[in-house]
Amino acid sequence: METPDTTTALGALVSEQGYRMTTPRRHVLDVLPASGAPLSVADIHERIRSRIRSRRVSLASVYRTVNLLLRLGVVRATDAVGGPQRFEIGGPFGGHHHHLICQQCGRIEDLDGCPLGDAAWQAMNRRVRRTRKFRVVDHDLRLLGACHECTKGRRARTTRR
Amino acid sequence: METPDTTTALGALVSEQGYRMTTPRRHVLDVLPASGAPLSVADIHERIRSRIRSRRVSLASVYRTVNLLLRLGVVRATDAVGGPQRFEIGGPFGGHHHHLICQQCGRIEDLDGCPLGDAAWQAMNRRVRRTRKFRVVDHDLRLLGACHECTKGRRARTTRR
DNA sequence: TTCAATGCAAAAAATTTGCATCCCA
DNA sequence: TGGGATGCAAATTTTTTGCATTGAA
Repeated sequence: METPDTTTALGALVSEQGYRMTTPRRHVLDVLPASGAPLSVADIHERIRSRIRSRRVSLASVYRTVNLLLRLGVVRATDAVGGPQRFEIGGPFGGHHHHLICQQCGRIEDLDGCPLGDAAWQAMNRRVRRTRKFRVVDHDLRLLGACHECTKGRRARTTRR
Repeated sequence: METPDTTTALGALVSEQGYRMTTPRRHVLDVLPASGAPLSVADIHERIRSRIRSRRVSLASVYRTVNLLLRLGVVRATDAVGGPQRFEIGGPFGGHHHHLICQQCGRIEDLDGCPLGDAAWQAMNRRVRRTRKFRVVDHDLRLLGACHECTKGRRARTTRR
């Protein structure tokens, strides 16, 4: 959850893998852990621009950085439910969490922790490995429903269409 | 799971909502329930073409049909992990299932049933509703890991990059 | 017969890539 | 200093839309 620490650790990881720590990469690693929800590449780019005066960071570099981080297993793509793909810090650096997705307005929020208990998780893992010849490494739970604003109040859709 | 029945029921639903049952719509409702994994619009279009001699179904119509079915709650988008968006029959018509996603090759397979027990599900639902002012309607679980072919054998990535 | 729905082509949105230049290690 | 990384612009890929025509009710 601590943003500065996470950023530092990720930066170290990128360096250790033999990649250079450049301006665009530093900013992506700065912006991504700070958000409480998955971000699109355009979101990341916008946030970087708003906190920089000096040099210009191109959209292409954000794409390239996100793809690099995907390859390194630092970032993962979460479901794009219309609109552009969204990304978040994943794996050991992400902090285990899941998503609340409002079916009305498309808003995505993080839900810390995991409603799937450890025992259930292990049992399921074993069962799947046995019956499907598939080794489960990680899981990702989406809770679909209606957010507070949409339940009463009526709220405009923020994504797509 | 029964494909013909599902297709018929969905066709009826589309008609009842006041929409016309046309050639492109019939074919999308025919192809989608028959697949054991979510399909991209291009996938659907390709499968339609391969089973038709007579008239031509345009890609645009497949997009329009999928969007209609999304609005009707018949279809839902899942698991765009790079590459185009993928769709499947959802809600009461889909049959409750989740997905196995191979992190090596990108393959997506259906996993019938739900490893999250009913009791756990209800408890989680209550907890989320209380602590987050969010009403959970549905859930979607992705199991990420390594498929059989990738574990041993080494297999090329089928999606993206 | 009527107007929703289609096919086609063009437009828009999202993402990737070629290449000359720049700058981190 | 050398080669990986960048910015820019052009190219691809994915999705949407305008419009004349078609066809389901």
